[in-house]
Amino acid sequence: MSATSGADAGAAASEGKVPRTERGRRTLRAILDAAAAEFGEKGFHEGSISGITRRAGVALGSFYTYFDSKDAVFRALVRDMSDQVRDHVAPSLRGARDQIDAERAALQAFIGFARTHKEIYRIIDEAEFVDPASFRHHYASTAERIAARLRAGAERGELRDEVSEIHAWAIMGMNVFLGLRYSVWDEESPPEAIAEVVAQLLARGIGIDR
Amino acid sequence: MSATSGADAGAAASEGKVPRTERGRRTLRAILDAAAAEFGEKGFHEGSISGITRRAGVALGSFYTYFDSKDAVFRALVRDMSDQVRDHVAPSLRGARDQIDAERAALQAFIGFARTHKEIYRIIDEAEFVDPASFRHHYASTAERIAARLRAGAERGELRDEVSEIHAWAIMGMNVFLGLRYSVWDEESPPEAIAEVVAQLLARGIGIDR
Amino acid sequence: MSATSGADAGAAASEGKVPRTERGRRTLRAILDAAAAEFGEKGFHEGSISGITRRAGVALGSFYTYFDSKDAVFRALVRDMSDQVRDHVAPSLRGARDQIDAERAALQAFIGFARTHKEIYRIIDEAEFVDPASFRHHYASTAERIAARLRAGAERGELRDEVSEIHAWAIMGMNVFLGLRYSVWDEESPPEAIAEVVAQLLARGIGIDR
Amino acid sequence: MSATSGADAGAAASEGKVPRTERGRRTLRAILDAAAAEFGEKGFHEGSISGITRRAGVALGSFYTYFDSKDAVFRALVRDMSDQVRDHVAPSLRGARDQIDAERAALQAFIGFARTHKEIYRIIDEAEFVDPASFRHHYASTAERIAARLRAGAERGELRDEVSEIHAWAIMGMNVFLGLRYSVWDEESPPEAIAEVVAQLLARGIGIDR
DNA sequence: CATGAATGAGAGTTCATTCAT
DNA sequence: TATGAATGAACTCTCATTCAT
Repeated sequence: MSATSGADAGAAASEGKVPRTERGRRTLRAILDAAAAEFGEKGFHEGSISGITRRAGVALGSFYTYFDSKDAVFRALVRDMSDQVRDHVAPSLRGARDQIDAERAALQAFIGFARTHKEIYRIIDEAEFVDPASFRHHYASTAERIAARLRAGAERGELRDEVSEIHAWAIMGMNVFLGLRYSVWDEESPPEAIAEVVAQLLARGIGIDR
Repeated sequence: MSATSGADAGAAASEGKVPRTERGRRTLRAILDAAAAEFGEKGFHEGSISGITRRAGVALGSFYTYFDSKDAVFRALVRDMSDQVRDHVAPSLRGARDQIDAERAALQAFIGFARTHKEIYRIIDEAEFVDPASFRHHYASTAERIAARLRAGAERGELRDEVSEIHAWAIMGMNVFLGLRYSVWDEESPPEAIAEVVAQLLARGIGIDR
Repeated sequence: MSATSGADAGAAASEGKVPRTERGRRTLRAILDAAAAEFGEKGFHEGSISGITRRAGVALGSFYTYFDSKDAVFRALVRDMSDQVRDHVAPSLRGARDQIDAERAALQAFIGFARTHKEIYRIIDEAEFVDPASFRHHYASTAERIAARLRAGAERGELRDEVSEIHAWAIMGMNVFLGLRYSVWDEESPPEAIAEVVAQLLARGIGIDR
Repeated sequence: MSATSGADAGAAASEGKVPRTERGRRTLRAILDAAAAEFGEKGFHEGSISGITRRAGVALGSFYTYFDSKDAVFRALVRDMSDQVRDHVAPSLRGARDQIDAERAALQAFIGFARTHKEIYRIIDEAEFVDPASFRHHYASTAERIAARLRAGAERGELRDEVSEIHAWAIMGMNVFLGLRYSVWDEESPPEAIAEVVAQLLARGIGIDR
């Protein structure tokens, strides 16, 4: 997996030192990808710097050329994963017919993303202990994006006026747990079917029939 | 917190060695309570055996009279917390008028529980890494209990026939995240209000109007 | 195995405290036998007091009613084993036709003893580290007994006059290693055959033909 | 003592990780020598890693750069000592006039070796408990070398045809115990005198007069 | 910039011994 | 005399971080 999509490379590196040469950029990239694999597989505490450098094929000491500490690389990773989810879900919202359809598309996109990035659960969850600020930021900003969508939907008359932050957190909770159950635990059901069930629930629950 | 409520004391102790004297039982209890505090505060990896025994007011070595390892006491704790939530929520279901009301009562009870047991999030979440079997069991059995309730509601004609495991996981996800947001992060809103919002959502979403 | 043959019970107990009641004597005996099994199986350092008391079927604390320390029980055991070998070999010397025959009989008896008391090697050998005095005493006194026999044989004109302490140690060395090879490692060859080979060697080597 | 004589350095290092730099090789050497001293003086169980690193003048953690465990360094040491004896005795066999003389030379060389390497007894003996495979290998291979020499002597008509594995073990036993008595316990008698006594015994016992 | 050896604080765990009952 | 819980020193091993080359 390439842990750093263009825009994020800067964010991740900002944790450490910015490489000046092309060779340096390649090494940084290798270390970040290796860190995603290491922490995704073993978790933060069981994962080790030497495990990361071994995967990356560089010397132990080279790690500290790019990151100040084990915490620093983990923080970079958490923000990177968080941004990736956001960026992967965003496009799916564009083509939605209405707000309910947008939520359906968002859940479907998220489940798809989780199926190819199962490590996201371990990494975000462990952030609760290692980097509480990023953990909080991830969920707070995700909920805020959902809430903004709900408000917009209400203004357009597609959703009931009462929609609130509570609904946003409820929807986020559903999405996260359905992703855990139907992406990480097993992939038996198609994402479309799951998203459709939730869309029905929301359509009746907070939608306005026109 | 008393980590060992009646029925669970056996389960917890079964991890370690069963004390033969009253004095031994008091010490085991003290160690379990101290472990809940230590791990709730610092997490599994940052928490230490010596931190536990210091809180419990016993010697370091005494820990090993009751548990074989740091993992063992954590496992005992996870099962204990899991059982506690279940046992705390169960009674609230009894007085419910219908299935929607039952879910409302369950969420309200859960939020109340989480407010006095904030450590439950850290402990259950960290189980994903330390004791995956218990982590899985906790959520699988919780979802199964919800699913059973939904099926019963459908049979009584209170809920739509289409209710499924997906709905159960969606509801569990809502509850967990609303508990995180409105119990652990802050307690500004009354549990009743939150539970009411969700009840409305469910009533329209999967309820049958009579 | 009964580690304490009549006469030795006193010697062993002298390490600890002499029991006053019949019940006490039974407990002491049980602890000594359990210690022989424990140390024979696991060695001194890997063996534990709790292992001994578990085998003996008594409480941990009871051990200290009879012995002051782990070292003390081991010392008692080493002397006990040493005495047992001596006492088991002694009678075999009585019926010997001459001194060469006596050595043959001694080796044969020793190999027989070692086959039923394989733990003797582990216990005596480990005494080198745990109780050097007993270790030294065991071999010094064994060698001295052999040397005395050789001198007597020489005086009776059955052995060459030059027999010395060196011969005694050489014979002891042969016996010990043949016991290791043909009792502990495997028991394929009959003790008589091995003893006969050595007897031949000695007959020619230090015997006087008459 | 230099624990790693040319050919053995590889064998010893194969237990741990092979150093890539000259500095690393020096440190490994220092640790091995320190381990020989520590274990020779205190035995395996009483000896400690920190004792080894203190003697070697390196940090505690550096030990684990070269060996995986306390057991591993001990195993390396046992094989190293075993090889050293073999390599020290071998040259003395070359100049022997006949097979009896070869055994005399071997014993003399061994006693000489033991006087400058008294720790060999403690290390080999303790291997019985810590590294049984190496213990067995040491004595089995030593006995086999002696047996091969005896067979060769018999074929050359210098020894009786009946020489066998039993004789080999008998000779090894003599050598080991004479080394213990006249090298480790005290050095009063010259090695030549002791070896001569045994040579006489063997000459009459298994030699053929020409 | 890269390398890999060196460091040492800190953790979990063991168990002989003591002690209260 | 018997019991078993309590004690705490001591040990092995880990690994993030530093540093010399």
